[in-house]
Formats: sequence, C-alpha cells, structure tokens
Amino acid sequence: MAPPARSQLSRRERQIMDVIYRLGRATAADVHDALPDRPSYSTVRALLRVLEGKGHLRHIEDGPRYVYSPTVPRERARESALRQVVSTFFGGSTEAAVAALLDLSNARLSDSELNRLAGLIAQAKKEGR
Amino acid sequence: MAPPARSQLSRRERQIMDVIYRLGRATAADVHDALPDRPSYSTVRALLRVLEGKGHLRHIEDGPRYVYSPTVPRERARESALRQVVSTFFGGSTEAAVAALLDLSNARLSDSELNRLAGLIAQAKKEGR
DNA sequence: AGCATGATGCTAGAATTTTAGCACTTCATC
DNA sequence: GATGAAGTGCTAAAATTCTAGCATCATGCT
Repeated sequence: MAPPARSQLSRRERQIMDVIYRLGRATAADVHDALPDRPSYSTVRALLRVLEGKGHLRHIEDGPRYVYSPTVPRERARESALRQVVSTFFGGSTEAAVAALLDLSNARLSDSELNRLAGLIAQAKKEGR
Repeated sequence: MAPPARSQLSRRERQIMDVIYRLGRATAADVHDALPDRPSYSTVRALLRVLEGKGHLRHIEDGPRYVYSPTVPRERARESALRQVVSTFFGGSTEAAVAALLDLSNARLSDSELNRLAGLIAQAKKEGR
C-alpha cells in the first residue's frame, strides 16, 4: 500500500496533507480549523478517511478521537518536496535554489544562522572530494 | 483577473503548470509529452484553455500553434513555492530548509558552487543590519 | 487549386472529488 | 446508569474535473 505520489493528490487532499505536515499530527478538528475555505467538519472527516484508505495517513486513537499522522515521514516528504521545487523552478540547480532561499524577502537570517550555514558549506566542501 | 493561489489548482492543472514552469513556455504538444499518465492531446488543449481562462496562462501564436507561458513570472512563482515548502515542512525555518537542500542525496554541489554560496552567505552577513 | 497534416474551439458525458446529513458509539459527568 | 457532548462511519447527491470526439481553420506541398 505505497501511497501514490503527491502530484496525484486532489486539491483538498493536498491541502489536508499540508496541514498535517505542518502540524506533525492532527485531529479532524485541527485540520478543519486550519483549512482554507473551510468545508464542513463532516467533509474533513470523510477526506481523512479517504487519505487513510489511500495510504497517505494513519491514525491512532486518543480516547474517543483519532489523531492522524502521515505514513511518509516528514523528512522523506520534505526531501521530495524540495526536489520537486528545484526541478520545476530552478532547472535542477540546487545552488540557485539555495540562493533564492537566502534572498527570500522576509527570511532575514540571524548571524548565528548564517554562521551555521557557512559551517555546513565548509563541511560539504571538505567531504566533497 | 488575478490568478487564484496555486493551492486552488486541481490535480491536472497543477501538473500542467509544473510542466510549463519547468519548460518556461510550451505548446500543447510539449505539455502532452511531459505529462504523467498522458491523457489525450485533446484533453490537454482543453485544460490549457481552462487555465488561460482562469488567468494562470497566456498564449502567443507561433504560426498555427499556441505557445503558452505563465502569467505569474517564474521568479515570483518560485518564491511562493519556496515559502510554501519552508512553512509546511520546515516550520518556517529558512536555515533548516537550506541545510536540507545541501543534504539532498543527489545534489552533490561542485566546489565552485559551494564557493559562490559561501560568498552569498558572507554577503548576507555583512548586509545583515 | 486541391489535399493532407496538424492546429484550435466547442460541447457533452464520464469519472472523480467534495460535500452534507443521518445513525451509531464512546466518554465524562451528574 | 442516564444524559449530553463530541467522536466516527456510511451513503447519496452536488459540484467539479477530466476526457474524448467532432467540426473548423490554417499551412505547406504537389
């Protein structure tokens, strides 16, 4: 039951997966609150069930309610999200993507963040061989 | 006629926009070739027309055929794509996103790329305030 | 000029997605 | 243990998305 690619998700399904990745895990009510153009609560529950059926989500029971979390761990999902953006918008150039990130208007990185990144780059250079 | 947010796009619409952003601009045939689960050529054309109607695409005529391009320029689209990924998968931390990019398994950056990035970071630090 | 090729526009129908309502269950509280 | 609040499952129907076919128009070649 491998979940189909993200690109196969329908509009609402995608929105819901985004919410859940953002929150880590979420109840139907959480998702309902966070969704744009709020559909009915009942609708959200139905979609959660669909997503679980398709293998994108799993749930555990917390007392009476279900807490949903992604079957594909955040780390793997974000890796493919990045790849997707790099390939679609940056012609596959990771460098260009990093440059654009550093440029994001509201992204003002602190000095210590910049230092850490500089460290990472130095390390990559060393390992690079 | 501002195009609705990307998150509002339907599955096929999104796939098509991705193709067009990847290629820069594209004819119906280009899109058809690049699309997963290739629908019929006729379908692709219909969707292109829909996307144009919704304000996501425009076209110019090249002899007999239409060449479509996005109304939102690549640079602006990629900015919001990045923001979206950073917010959904990295809790809003640009630093974390950059780190993940550098880590992408197949992303092997060359020394000169790394040097340029180091330069950008140094510059950001200087401009910092 | 005539014709084959390859493009587009339109439209109707199939398929999928999205939605809400209703019935049932569980939990906590009185 | 009865009751209300808050969950869930299911199902049918509305809405949207997706698809293909057919008619038409332009282009280039013979």
